[in-house]
Amino acid sequence: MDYNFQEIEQKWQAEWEKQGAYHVSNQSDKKPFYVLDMFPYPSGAGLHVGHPLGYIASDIYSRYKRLCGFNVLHPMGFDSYGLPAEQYAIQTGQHPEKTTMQNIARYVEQLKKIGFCYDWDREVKTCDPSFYKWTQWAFRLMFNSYYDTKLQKARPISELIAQWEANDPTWKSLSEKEQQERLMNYRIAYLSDTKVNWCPKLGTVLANDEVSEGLSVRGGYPVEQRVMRQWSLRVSAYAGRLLEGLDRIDWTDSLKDTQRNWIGRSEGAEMQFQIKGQDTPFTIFTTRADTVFGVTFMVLAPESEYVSRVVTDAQRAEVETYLDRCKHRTERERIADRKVTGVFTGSYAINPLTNSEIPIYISDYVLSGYGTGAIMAVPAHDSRDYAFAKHFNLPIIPLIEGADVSEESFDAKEGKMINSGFLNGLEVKEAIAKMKEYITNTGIGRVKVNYRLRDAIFSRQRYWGEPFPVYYKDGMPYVLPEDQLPLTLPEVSDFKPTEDGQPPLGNAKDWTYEGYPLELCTMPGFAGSSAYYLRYMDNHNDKALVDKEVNKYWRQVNLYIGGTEHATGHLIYSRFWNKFLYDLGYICEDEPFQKLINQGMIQGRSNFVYRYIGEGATGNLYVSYNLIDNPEYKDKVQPIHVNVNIVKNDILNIQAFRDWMPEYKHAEFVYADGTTDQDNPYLGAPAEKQYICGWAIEKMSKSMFNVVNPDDVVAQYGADTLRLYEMFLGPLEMSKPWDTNGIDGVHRFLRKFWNMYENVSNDEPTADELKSLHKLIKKITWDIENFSFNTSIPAFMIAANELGKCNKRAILEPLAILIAPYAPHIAEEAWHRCGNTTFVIDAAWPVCNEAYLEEATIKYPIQFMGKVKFTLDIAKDATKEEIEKIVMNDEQTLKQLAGNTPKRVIVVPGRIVNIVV
RNA sequence: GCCGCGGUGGUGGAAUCGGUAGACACGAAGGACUUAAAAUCCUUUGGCCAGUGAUGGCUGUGCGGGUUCAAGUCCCGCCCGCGGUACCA
Repeated sequence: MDYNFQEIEQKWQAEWEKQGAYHVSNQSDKKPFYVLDMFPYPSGAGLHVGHPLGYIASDIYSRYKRLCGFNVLHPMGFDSYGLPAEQYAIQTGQHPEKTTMQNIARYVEQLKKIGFCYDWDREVKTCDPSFYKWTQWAFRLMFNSYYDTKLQKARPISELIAQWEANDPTWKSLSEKEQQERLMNYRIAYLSDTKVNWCPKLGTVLANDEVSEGLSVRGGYPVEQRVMRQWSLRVSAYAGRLLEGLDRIDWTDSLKDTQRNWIGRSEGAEMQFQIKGQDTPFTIFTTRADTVFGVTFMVLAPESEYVSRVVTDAQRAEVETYLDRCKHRTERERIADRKVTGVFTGSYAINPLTNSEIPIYISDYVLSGYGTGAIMAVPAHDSRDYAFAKHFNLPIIPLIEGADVSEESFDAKEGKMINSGFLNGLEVKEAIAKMKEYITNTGIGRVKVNYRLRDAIFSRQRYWGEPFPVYYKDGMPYVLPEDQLPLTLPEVSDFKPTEDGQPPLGNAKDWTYEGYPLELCTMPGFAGSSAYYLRYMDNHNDKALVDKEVNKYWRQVNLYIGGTEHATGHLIYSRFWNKFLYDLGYICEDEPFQKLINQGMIQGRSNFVYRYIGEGATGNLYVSYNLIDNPEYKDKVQPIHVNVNIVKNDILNIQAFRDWMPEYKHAEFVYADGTTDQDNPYLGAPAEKQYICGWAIEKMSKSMFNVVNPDDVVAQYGADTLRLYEMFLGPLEMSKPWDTNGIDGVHRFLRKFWNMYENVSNDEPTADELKSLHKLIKKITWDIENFSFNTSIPAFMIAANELGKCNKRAILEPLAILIAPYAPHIAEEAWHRCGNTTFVIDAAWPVCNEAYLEEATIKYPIQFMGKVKFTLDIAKDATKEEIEKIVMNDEQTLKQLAGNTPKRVIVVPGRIVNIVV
């Protein structure tokens, strides 16, 4: 009987739905396990084969855990607010909600076809008011909270007010507006004038992680710096905890490193420098306190508040010209053009150790947002200061013995100090410590830890996002009462900004609360994705984000699978958001994602045809790839992307190519053998009569005609083949091109597998058959637990080969269970064919039964490359020499040396290969 | 520049604790079946050398060293590729 995958898959998908097979309850005696995929943004293009890669992996793991007897939460939802839907709305006038809902429907349909075991009852959409009620709720909570630096956690701001009421007489004397202004400096969600990344083309501000090399990540438009009044989240308060928390979670080293880098902890010192002729000093930050003796000038960031204090009248005009220039440079220009620029302020500072007078400059190589926006420059030991000193002819004093600073600075933190007073002779590291001690004792400065992580800018001047639950009274923001949530997104007459430059919500009618104007900005994309994993636990609850008892049951995401591109965005924000909710007692775990796996990207594999453009070219002749380096065609062909769906194993379907686009209707070909016969059949043509396409690995995109739709693969091969094949492509974490060249092999295997279940018998299995099965059980269990899904498929193939025509129930039943996580449809049908009328969702993974495995391995010792592994006893206290002796001797000696403590020794005939001591 | 990851046949990739490198699949070649093709099945397939043959020998995991009875795997020094980040003092 043929393997009719379409029939099987439709049948079981319908059956699962009918039975509610994947419905997950919050009440269960079973142990909980939470497996989560990063939810997608539903784009208009639909899913391509790259998207399901991580979903398949998490689905395998979920199904495995379920088979092992866990209650597995495995939900899916949609990150459905975002720029593309809005851009589309501006272009077409279609409401973003409409297109978003259409896209979601399409995504759901595509996902269901692949046979995922999601509990669709728990689906969430970030643009749904019942969902964003809780996004607004959290924002409101952040507005009403502050970060207590002593307790190192968030507390209700009412506690701070109570403290001031009790201890701070000035508090009561302040007007309400003044009180609100003071509180704004403490709120975790706060409004302030901030230097922001403004993208004129997108008409909105962007967070730091949404900008890369001076261009917007979405769209690639230039970004400039601008000061605007914006909402921000005080993420920086959590920098220390975000860093330290990484040590307690099971993420890959590379991802942790990316986050550590982004958080950017650096230990240094803040130091005060007096300004000549002024009373108040200014403060700088340095990690090289040891180099104070070599400071020959100071530099301020152009935006530094110190600037106005130190500019002399004589220099004012020049400074203002420079500041004006800095203001108009975009981030990108600044990065691209690294020429040394700067201007002298006219003032001098006093080096607190040498008492010498040093000039104060302004330069944009100093950043206002980091440290204090002011530095002490040590040209001998910092390459940037060096370049500046050379440009302005400032003195360079070497501080480390043997350092040659005539051509470049010596930046390494090693060597012995010279020219440094009481530090002379010390190693750099000792000198840093000694100087820190000195400045602390003398009060010149203090030890300080600085973080690179900035507060997250939370306003977006866009329409398609969560409205802020905020209204303005007397120019100050207030949050809506909790019972007024959700504040639903209003209809607008136009999705573009208003005539006078207000965000699109300015076009909404009656956008007020009790007569007060409501906030016109909306929240950024990461708002909705920062706590969605908590909402899945209890998505129908309208009293709380998640019920406390329910949260206590599921606790946190045990396994999170998604791409690395969220390392410095979503994965920072949601950790912050989670810690905040944890501080206030709403949830019970302070890290959201216990284990995280990054799946690689699937790139496109483009195909090309080569149009002949040499002498006498008609523009209609295409040369086979194998010939393009021949002298007659070399440099006379032009590669053209061809739709990969009309190419199979790099062989062009000629008829389909001619039908593809009108311009190819009369295409003629030079085939692999160099001939140009006209009526050449595509399939079945001998190899030399085919047209071979070239290929390249590129991003999967419509314009390169290399997008492969999973629906097409499912229609042609079935969901089980797609699932198996995506896993078979290579290790999960690795990026790899989509290449259908091997898919037939996997499909063939499934057909073979299917045939084993033709006539299931009750015969007793042979020892060899049991051995094959147990080897497989061990292998598949190891693979799944170690996320090594790609190596399971060969194991299945080998077992199927070894089992041959074995049709015994005792083998086939466990075999169906083993393959169920990977290929659930065929497994269900196979299980059914073994005589089990319904699939046993809770069937124990055979390996869970330790005794079963133990017995099996004793009875049929697992072989190693065809040779038996000996298990022998060796004395626990055997010395290295004795062991070496054993190594040199034969198996017989080994047996004689056997003692009381069992230790494993692996033997290859005539040679011992491994001793476990 | 800095940080992280990787480099294995014609291709994707195996090798899980340092233990017979190249599993499995694709592709290719040959064969069976067939009027023919598709499908299916069987054999061969890292390179070089010897042999009619079964087989044997040498070589081989980016390059150069080292540790070890044993190295794709560990250590040191390079080269190349990918990803992240970038005036962060």
